Amino acid sequence: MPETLKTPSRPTISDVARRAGVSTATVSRVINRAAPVAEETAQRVWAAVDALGYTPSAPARMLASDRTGTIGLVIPEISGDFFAPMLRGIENGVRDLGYDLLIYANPNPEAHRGAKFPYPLGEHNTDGMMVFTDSLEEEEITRLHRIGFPLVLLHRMPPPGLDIPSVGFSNKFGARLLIDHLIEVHGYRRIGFLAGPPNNEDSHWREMGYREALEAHGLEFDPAWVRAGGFDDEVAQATMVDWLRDGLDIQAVFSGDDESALGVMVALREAGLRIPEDLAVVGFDDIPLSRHLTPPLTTVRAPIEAAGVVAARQLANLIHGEIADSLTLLPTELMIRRSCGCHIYK
Amino acid sequence: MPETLKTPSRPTISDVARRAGVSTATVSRVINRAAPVAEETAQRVWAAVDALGYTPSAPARMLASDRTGTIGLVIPEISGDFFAPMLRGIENGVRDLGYDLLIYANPNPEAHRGAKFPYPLGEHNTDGMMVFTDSLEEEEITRLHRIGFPLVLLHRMPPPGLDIPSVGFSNKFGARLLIDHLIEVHGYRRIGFLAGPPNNEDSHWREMGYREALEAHGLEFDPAWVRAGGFDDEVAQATMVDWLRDGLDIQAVFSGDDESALGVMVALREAGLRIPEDLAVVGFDDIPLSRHLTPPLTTVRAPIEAAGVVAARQLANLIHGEIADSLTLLPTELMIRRSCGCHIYK
DNA sequence: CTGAAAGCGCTTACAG
DNA sequence: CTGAAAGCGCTTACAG
Repeated sequence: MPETLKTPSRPTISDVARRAGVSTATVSRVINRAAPVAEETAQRVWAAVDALGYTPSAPARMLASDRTGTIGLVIPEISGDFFAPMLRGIENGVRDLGYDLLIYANPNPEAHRGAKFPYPLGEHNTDGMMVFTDSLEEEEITRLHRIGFPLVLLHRMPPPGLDIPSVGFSNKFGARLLIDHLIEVHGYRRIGFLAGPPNNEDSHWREMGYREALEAHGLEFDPAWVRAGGFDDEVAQATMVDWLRDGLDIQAVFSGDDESALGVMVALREAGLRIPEDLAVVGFDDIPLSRHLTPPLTTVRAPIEAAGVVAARQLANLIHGEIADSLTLLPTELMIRRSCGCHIYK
Repeated sequence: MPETLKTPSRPTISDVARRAGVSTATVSRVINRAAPVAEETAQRVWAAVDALGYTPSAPARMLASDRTGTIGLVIPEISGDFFAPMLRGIENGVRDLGYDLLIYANPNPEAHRGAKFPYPLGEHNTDGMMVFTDSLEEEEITRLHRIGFPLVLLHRMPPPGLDIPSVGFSNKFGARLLIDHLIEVHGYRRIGFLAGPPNNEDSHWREMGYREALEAHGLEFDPAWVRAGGFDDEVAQATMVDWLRDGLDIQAVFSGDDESALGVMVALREAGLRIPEDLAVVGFDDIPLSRHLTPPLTTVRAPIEAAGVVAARQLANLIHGEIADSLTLLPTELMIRRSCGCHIYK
């Protein structure tokens, strides 16, 4: 057995060049198909690549070419049923465009204040970044935008005055359709709303759609009908337990997302109330589980995954110096099932 | 307004050095706290860093220091309730150890056969990689291991003969406890099993635990009692529909994971069967939803997130040249609820 | 405690 | 179609 080498250091482009009897420039051209190379020369290069098991060093490439080939994603945390489809869309979108995906889950954006090199993701290691909701401080978003760094926002608007492309879906329109249905088809007049986390823009627009529908039908809006759902099943469940104790005087509740609707349903069931007879329940997002609930949940289908794909595409445009759309709102769709009171079979 | 610069190119370490009146070596030492530097000098350097808005180029650092500071993760696809907690654990673990996370969702490992530079993740852009189940071809795992590249496997064993650290949890033991409970407490003698995807090792060991329990109690094992659940609610639902049509002659079914148990419950409910009176149902994983089902699902709690953290830690050990454990099996825990036939309130 | 200089492994005008 | 050479922005012995 031969002496063990400390670092069996990887072959470099020079090793390949030497073995193929060409210059490193030629090897580079062959590998990157960056310029015409004689067929016979190219073959010798590939043969050398195979023989040595050569893989180009990414850092060296990045340094020499001034592009990382990497897109960054900042998210607040990895949880909930929203997360998997969104990440799937982003990863597919990014990959199809030839980029790698570097992700950073930033549970506490404020903690980065005043740190020396605040973020693990930025202009130093990516060609552009996607920022989900409020996972990155406005200060940092502004700084990056000012230095001309490509940025796309997901499910949030840019800070005032900055033209940064934003991708989401039509929350307000979807909510409007949903509440219109409750009012027009079922005749409910007292409808509650379970809001998502404070500052969540998806929740904000859903609430706007809800209010708009009430107003359009001349129904009074009672602030007491809006409570915290947190886009979370446990938060929503606790809220409904309280609400029931306080005396629940509504006919239907629009739970801000399907996950919180789940908590609502648990709370109602445990209180011995029937859905939709005693209280109709509707949600938003149409997660896979929703059609399997008892009763199946009436909700709004949100193109979560598609939004991720589109965001990746917009970002690639920006990186390539092309124009990107300031605002992309993907359409949402009403999914009528049983929990609103409809008698749909299957 | 001043002339717009094409590329407002970022400040470099030389710019900082010039402004602070020191050498680039000193700037590097200050920034990396790599060597003692006079307090007064350091202050001048930091002041220059702030004034210029300097952030060190990651590629240049990587090239010069021969480390990327990045850990790679290869997964087959982003879906299911298993995914979010696993990724959360990995991201937290990786981040706490000072690394970035590069992820690659590889839906079709075989497609990479014979490609020139097969994988977007590898020794060229990461210091080490975590490989989940069968997301990477054995050939590639073997190649990476042979060149001494740090690797940790998640929820799978290494290819024969290779000593690559593997992290998972005790599927067999958990399943054994679960089935023992069904037999000893409830007296079921005919128990079915809904297997996960072919080649899924978690599923394999769960099945082994199931069989071991039958055998230990002198119960016959009937191959017809094992059907495909796919770790997927729709697959499991379809399977149960078929099984009911064929004539279901079991008293309890162990659905390979909680997601498939969900499909089982839907199928039974739609067939008008009661759980657990007509058929007991148990699962594995204890996803958040499970305790909210009707009836609440008896299952085995799997430390999915913790396994991710541990895997990151093992990989860091390997990268730092320290020893890593060949096999880490985190403990699982029986969660008795109602779907097995127990009368647990709350 | 500090600096001059080599070197990391590529890409890319420039020249031929 | 091909090569010699500069340069990307850092880190790190080496010397003092």
